[in-house]
Amino acid sequence: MLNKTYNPQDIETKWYEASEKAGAFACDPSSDKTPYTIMMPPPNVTGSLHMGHALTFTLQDVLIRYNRMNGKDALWQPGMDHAGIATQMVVERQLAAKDINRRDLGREAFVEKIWEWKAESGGMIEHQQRHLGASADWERSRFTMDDGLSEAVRRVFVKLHKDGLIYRDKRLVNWDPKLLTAISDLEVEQKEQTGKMWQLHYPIEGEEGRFITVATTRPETMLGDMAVAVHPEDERYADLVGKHVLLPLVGRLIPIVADSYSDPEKGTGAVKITPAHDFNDFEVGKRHDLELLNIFDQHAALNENVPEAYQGLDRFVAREKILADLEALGLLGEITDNQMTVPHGDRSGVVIEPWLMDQWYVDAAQLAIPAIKAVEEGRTRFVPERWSKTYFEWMRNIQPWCVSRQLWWGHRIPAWYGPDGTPFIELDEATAQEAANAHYGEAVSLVQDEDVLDTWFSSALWPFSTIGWPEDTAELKRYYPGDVLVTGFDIIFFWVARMMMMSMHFMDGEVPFKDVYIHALVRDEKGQKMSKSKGNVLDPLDLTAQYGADALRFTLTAMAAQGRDLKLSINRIESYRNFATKIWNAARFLEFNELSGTTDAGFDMASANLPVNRWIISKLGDASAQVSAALEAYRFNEAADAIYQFIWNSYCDWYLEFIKPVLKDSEETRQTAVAVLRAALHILHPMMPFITEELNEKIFGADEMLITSSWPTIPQHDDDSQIDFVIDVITEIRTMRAEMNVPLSAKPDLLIRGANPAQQKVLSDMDSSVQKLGRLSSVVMQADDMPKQSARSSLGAVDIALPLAGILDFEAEEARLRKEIKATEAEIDKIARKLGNEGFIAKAPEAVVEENKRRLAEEQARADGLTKALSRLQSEG
RNA sequence: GGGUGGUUAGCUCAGCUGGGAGAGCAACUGGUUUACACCCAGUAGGUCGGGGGUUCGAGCCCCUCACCACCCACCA
Repeated sequence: MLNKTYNPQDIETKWYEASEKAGAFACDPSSDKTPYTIMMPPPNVTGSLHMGHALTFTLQDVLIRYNRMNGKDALWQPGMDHAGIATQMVVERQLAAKDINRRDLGREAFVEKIWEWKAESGGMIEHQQRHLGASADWERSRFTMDDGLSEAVRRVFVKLHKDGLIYRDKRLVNWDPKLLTAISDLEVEQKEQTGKMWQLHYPIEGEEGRFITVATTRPETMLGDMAVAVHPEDERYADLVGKHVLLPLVGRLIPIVADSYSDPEKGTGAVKITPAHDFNDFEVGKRHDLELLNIFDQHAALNENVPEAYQGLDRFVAREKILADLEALGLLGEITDNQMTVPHGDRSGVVIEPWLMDQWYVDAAQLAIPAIKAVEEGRTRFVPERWSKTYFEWMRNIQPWCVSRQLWWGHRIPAWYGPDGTPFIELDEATAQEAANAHYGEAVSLVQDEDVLDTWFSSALWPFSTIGWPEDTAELKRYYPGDVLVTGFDIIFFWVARMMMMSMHFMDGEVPFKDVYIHALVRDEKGQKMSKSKGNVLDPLDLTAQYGADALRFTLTAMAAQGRDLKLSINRIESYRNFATKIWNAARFLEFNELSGTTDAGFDMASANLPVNRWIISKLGDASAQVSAALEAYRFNEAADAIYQFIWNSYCDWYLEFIKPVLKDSEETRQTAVAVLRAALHILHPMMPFITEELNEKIFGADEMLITSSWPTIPQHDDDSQIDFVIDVITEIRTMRAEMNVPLSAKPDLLIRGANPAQQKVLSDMDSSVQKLGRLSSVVMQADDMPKQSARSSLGAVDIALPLAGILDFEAEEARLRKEIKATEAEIDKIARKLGNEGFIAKAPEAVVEENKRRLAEEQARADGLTKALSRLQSEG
């Protein structure tokens, strides 16, 4: 016997383990089925499951399970990302607690520590994914730093270098002075701040008492100034161009140059140029051949290139001292508040400094060309389509990608330097050594590049590196390209774009995935980002513990339509938990009626004759088709709605209620009740894997798990004749009702659950089938003999029963009917009151006729309009 | 500065190519009748942000205004 309510905790683990043990998660490269591939975005090895993960993995799992059931050989390729900076920080923090610094430890020992940490604590997220029901092929799980993937990374690096698409360059980078590494543009977060803008007066050389005034938000950079720029057409400064200023505090003579970068409208129209510490100034410096003077060390403290008084000072300390010193000299001008955005490291949170150094760059603009084309040509399709605009926007303006990081955790750059600094980029040290020896004509000692690669470099290879590349494996042939990539819009640039670029280059121009489904990000119910500091984090595992994984999964699926933000609320989850309970109880109902264990093996739904059975089967067919269509179009919410409404409204509210009186006697009905619910469990399974497995076994005694079973085939009934019949009957009923002066609102529950004998009589006449409904007039006659109240109820029920019997879309028909009735009721009431009567009067039919005439006229007008439009179109050709 | 999305019931949101406005929750009324109160039956609630246009017909297309988000770039 089933318990009274569904208790998810009792069964989830059991079914998950059973499915995995049965090998249901594994793909089968030797199978002759069509492959279906989803590359799971690898979560960070440091990660733990948050709501965003829960959403993305649920949607992927729904697709995987659905396709698996539809005869595909499904590969959901899981794995984890080594997450360079994030992981290094975690381990550093742990060591710091023991008062150990990574530098004391040394590189090798530190990296060893990280591997140890990974072995112990890394990958917690996989367990959490399992709780959620993720049916990934865990046996094939990959790690971005495992041997195979590391090999792929080296290959790619070397090849890109040989192709001239990776190069070393001395440029300004975004330097994170806390993490002591360069970061890419994407890892810089612009933060809105109120800062100050200071005006500085620079004395003009040879013109005693004359100054040029510049404005800056970073006064400390003035120590690195190499020029002052004014606009070539700015008359205020025309006579100064070519002259020099004496840089205060430093005493360096620097030129005043004309450059259109300077905007006469902004500030004072004169701008200080610090080529080594500002991206724009760097460009100006190039044009005017200015020296690049680096004034910071790696911690962004001032270095030996500044006057001794400032050396070693932190940039912000130096700022104050410089301002004070300038003020003392009378060279400090106006100070104003200034609204500005300041670049911060997205990991460290500190202010980023543009810093001049050698780094490795990927020529992204070149790689982007085929990647853009692939999307333009629709070989890869974004869903929703508008995200392709975002993709194009970025790809068409893409900057060189700085891929080197001054970290220890990551893929070491395969570059070795000879004694004179010549780099040898090869797959391994031995090959580099050979190349170097050949180059120098003698054996030399090489030093490997200290840096590692950006984490995203290795994840960019994910679509092919995980299935064997660079080896030409069977998996690579079979599962590449993937069918769909499912991810959030926040990593379109970081990841999607880069996978596109790398895949196009290394997979002979074949796209990595056919579709990219971009889903929302999960927010709390107020639309706030979930964060620990706000205390609004909903932990998916807490929720699965409380409401069940199925309820959480279904909630996320049903809410997946939302544009950018998915505002998750508890009461939504509750309502889908209730849905699980509802199904549970429908199953209990079958059990009570001794239908549990009944198999439908010998029962063919197509053979059903009773209208009520034909009707529910037809509704089931609709639901199945809707779910399929919706999932294939990534309209997850529609899939969830369709099966929800079928089970709750059609099956539970109507069908089960309606068959109660006949269930004992009608074997066909018993079989149908079972067959339909079983099929519904199949359809629901991708969204609610656990409860469906449990009921499939407990109630239906199925041997085969749903996860390995096939999507149900529902017979289609040809029902046109029935529809005509029903329409006739409905018309008749309406007339009779009016003749009998009964109120028109329906209370079907009174009848269906019928209490009094007269009602039960009506029901028993009706329930057995459409043939009996043919004796409609007798039913109505009986109703006529009943007390008023009963008659009303009976008629209400008949209204509902008829379309049911006719396998019509009775809900829509019913809604229409009720609306119509309501309108006429008001009309009738009015007349009744005029005549001094209570309730309804015999004139009702006329009112109904009038109303119908009016509606007919409306319809006619509409039809005329259509005809008119049509003929106009025709005449226009 | 460039771009994207949003504005539909009290709340959170669906509404796919233009053809009689929907769901969940909340509210209200009635109901424990042999699956389910995590329930059933029913009711109420909308100038689809404002204005203009196209069309026989607009929540949907075009123009415009307002407000709210987000992304990118930059800021002397």
